[in-house]
Amino acid sequence: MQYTAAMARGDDDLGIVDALAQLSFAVQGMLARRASAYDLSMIQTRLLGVLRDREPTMQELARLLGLDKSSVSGLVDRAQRRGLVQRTPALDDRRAVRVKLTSSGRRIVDTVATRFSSDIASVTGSLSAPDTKQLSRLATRVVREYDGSAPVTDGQSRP
Amino acid sequence: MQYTAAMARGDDDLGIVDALAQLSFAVQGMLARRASAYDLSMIQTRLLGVLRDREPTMQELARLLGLDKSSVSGLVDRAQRRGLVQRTPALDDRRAVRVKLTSSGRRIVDTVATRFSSDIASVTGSLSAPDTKQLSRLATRVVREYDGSAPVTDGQSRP
DNA sequence: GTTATTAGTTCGTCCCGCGTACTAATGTAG
DNA sequence: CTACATTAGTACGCGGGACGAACTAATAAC
Repeated sequence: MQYTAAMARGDDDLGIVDALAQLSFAVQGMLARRASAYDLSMIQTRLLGVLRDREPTMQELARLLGLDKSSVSGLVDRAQRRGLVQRTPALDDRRAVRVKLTSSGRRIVDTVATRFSSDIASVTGSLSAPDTKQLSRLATRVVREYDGSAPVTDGQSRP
Repeated sequence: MQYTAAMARGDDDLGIVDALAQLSFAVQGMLARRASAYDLSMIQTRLLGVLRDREPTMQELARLLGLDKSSVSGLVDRAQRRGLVQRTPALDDRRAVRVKLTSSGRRIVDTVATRFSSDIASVTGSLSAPDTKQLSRLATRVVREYDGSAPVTDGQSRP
């Protein structure tokens, strides 16, 4: 018999493990839902998100997304086929290409980001302003702790 | 130039949107990492997790995971091939099957859950006990708000 | 008792990720 | 300057994963 922790807790608290786990699924679900309005998968959305303020080479993109470079080839292929990104030759290295958003891609990622923000606002709307601030701060501290201890992560996780 | 909100904020606060988004990626990353030790994808892990305290039919499983029933067929096929779950005929309905964990599947999902819990503990370790409690409570409230507002795509009209 | 609905599977199609093998350009000896 | 290694990117095969459409079998509804 387990779940003793849950039984010792009020129903207004899932416990830190389940609360964070379920919250992560909820947040990802909101983002996925907004992206799916444009037929964007999660990884396509992350790609566009990363490109909002960068024009990386395929190599850098692979590192930013935590993927193999061969995976990025196909990913960019499909995004390019849909007119969301474009490849341009790198100026200084004739082997390399730079990937950048098209205007259509930028418009879409901006829209998805805006709608996602309003989802977050909506779902935190029942919290008081100080509570929201507190949640934001605590979440930030956890993220920082994670970034500080986890080796392979990028930093730009959101579209 | 954007990001004015970030500039108006201290560096110890990403803002509620980015904080929750990045937190969700961090949490999912921890879970994915623990699961990958057993060559489990995220969806396979969710499958095992759902089965910890249930023996649903394929139909119910599809609803629980938010997948099409045809997707669940393949998912369970692969899990069964690896000896993680088994199909048993439902007692009351000869069309239906019930899916349950094998002992091997249970052992694995329990281990993954335990390790994931310790990851969460580690990453919230720098928070004081009251702060952790507060984070847990706030996250729970947000999750409840989400569950309460998110329509589960059913759209099925009852005649 | 015929018809409609429901539970599951199968199949074709696409996306996604990896590893391997390949080409082309750049670096590094000597 | 010529070899050789390294780096950037692509191509291809494989398997997992998700969907919708078409199908069988059992149940429910008329």
